[in-house]
Amino acid sequence: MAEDLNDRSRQILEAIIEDYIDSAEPVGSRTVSRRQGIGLSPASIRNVMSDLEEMGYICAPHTSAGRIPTDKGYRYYVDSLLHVRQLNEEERQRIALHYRFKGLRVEELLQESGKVLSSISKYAGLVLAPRFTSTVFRHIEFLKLSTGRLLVVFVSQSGLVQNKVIEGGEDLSQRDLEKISSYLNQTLAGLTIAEVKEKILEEMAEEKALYDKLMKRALLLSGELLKDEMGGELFIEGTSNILDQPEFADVERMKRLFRAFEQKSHLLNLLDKSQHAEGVQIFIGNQTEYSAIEGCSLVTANYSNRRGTLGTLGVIGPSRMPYSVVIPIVDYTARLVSHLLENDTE
Amino acid sequence: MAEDLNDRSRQILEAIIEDYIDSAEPVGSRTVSRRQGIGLSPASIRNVMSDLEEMGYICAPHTSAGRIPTDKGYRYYVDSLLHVRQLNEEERQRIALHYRFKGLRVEELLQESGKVLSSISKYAGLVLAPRFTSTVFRHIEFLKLSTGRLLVVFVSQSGLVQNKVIEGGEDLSQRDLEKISSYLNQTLAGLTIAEVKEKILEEMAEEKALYDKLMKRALLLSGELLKDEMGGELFIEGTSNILDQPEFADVERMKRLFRAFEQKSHLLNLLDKSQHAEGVQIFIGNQTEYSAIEGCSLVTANYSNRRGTLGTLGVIGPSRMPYSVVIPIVDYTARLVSHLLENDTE
DNA sequence: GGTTAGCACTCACGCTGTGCGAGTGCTAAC
DNA sequence: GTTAGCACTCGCACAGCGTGAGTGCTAACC
Repeated sequence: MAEDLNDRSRQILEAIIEDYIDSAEPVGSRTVSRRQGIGLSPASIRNVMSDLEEMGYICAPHTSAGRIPTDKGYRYYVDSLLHVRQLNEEERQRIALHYRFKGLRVEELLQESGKVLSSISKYAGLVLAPRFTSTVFRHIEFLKLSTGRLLVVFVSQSGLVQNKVIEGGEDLSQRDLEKISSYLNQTLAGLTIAEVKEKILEEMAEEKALYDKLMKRALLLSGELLKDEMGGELFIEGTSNILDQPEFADVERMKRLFRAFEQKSHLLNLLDKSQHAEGVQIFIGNQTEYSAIEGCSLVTANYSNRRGTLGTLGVIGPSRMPYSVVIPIVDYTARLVSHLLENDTE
Repeated sequence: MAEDLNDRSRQILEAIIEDYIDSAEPVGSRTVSRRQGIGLSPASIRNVMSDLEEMGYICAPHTSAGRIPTDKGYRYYVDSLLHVRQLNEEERQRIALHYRFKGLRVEELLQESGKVLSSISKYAGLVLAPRFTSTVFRHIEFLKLSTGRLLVVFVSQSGLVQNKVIEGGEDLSQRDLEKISSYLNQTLAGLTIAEVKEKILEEMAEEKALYDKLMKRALLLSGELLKDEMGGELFIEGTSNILDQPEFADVERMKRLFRAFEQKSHLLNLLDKSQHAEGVQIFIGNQTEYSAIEGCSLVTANYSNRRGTLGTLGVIGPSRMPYSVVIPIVDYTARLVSHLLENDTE
């Protein structure tokens, strides 16, 4: 990894990768030598290519074919060779246009973002909805369902609505529930869910609320509610775009990928990893140790509000992806979403 | 269509279709003659097959291949030849098992149903969530978002939560909104959304609420809210199952299908059509005049509560589908979902 | 010593011809 | 009306072959 390449090798590796990104065909020494700015004969280039192959940056699918980049090659390219160009005004407009409709619910906003990402990048768009714990408490409502089950509706400051059913609210009347709601609404307003959790545990420990059976009940209920993780839904949009990629002519491979899209859990894990990182993250192929997305790469970025990271969005496509285009798209979209959610929150 | 077949033709058509459903290979006269219960030589069968082809029930993909059913053939089979067998206890259990978890939200229940349908049938499962108008009003809540936008949260009797953002609540304080909520909650409890609509229009016409500025405002808001159709979300689960079908080795065809899954609108239309029908409905291939699902069939059934149809669920797969198995699965699942939602509503 | 022309070699790919087998339609005999 | 027989069709798998792209190696060149 740490081994570094001389100028010529870098230039040739770059040429190979960029050509391959364009053509999806193995690229040979002739093709590289014809390229602008490389004043070398095919034979010399062959020598360099041979070195690059030995070092694992490129490989030949078979003896008499050109070379294609390996995951390691892409990694090097992305880390050291890539010039990310900025989006021009027109491109920004094209993205922003998708958000022109007012009155979008947060869920719709996120889903729309997935569509934007997929339609602009021509790959599949991913959007991980905010983990509930990172949102700010706004409102809670308890409703009794007939069979002794309790429907709880949460609303976050940004207008994200989540609901959940819990068992065992039998002995509470709707009136009691209203009291509990309004108590919680007053006490918890403006805290993040993480803080809410803390506060509830605290109060429960102090048993300070014991004097009032109802308030005690309220705490118990809230504790129950926050027990397991909520939210963190993953939207995947534009999966059919991926079908246009020549690398997925292989049906087996496509099946694996689509199963991964359906399962979501592994992708969720992957996106979760990038939650704590800054800026645009790039996962390449098998380096993720997740075989279903072999040959694929993820480009992700977090969106956030003043309080910190809310969620992650990005693009998944073949590793042979024009990173210099996709990266600024993901970056800009993440900023835009952050901005839109910020505005909501006031 | 109305033309009827004699006993022998029917028997042979049935044999061809059932064989083809099993094998996915064109079936020839020899194969049919070997079949139990048909005491005829290949030659005689060829004669009948020739007739069937002329009538459009079967066709030959090329000269020297066996015959495969046409859409018309499947239609006849489904309408006149099919013996639907009932599920045995074990199969019912296998479906019911998926619903054993308590505390499912309605959305989860519906999504789970899609998964059940897909995993049991090995095709893709479809679930159309209740149209909001067919649900019973339970609760409404207005929350002011910072930028003069209003978040409205609806809850239906069965615990289905929907939310929406509307513009133009600038001049109302949160206190006003609470009053409006509680007014609406009292007035509208127990009505279906359709009835709510009616009632609101009625009251607006009478201008009976005019004496109270707030109540007038409440009506206006509700009118705004109900203006456009909400709900009716379509869940599609297990799409990757379809990739296992030999008919989708053709990548082009698969692309079309997956694009249809993504668009949803056409499928939505199709399912909507079956909303008003009783029992299990079967749409076959191109008879739906929707080319993306050429070669596919839908088996659907409505789920409902005491008040009537709520939504539709079903399975989409290749027309070459074991209808005798899929139909009872869809039927039973629809009943089960109806039952589960009924229980909620009390 | 780096660079390059030349050359032998490899191998995927597309084309063609061939044999096989499945299946058909027709005809004539039962 | 049924069926055995037969000639015919056609998709498919397979083998053989030429082509072209690309390689690695070597020896000459600057």
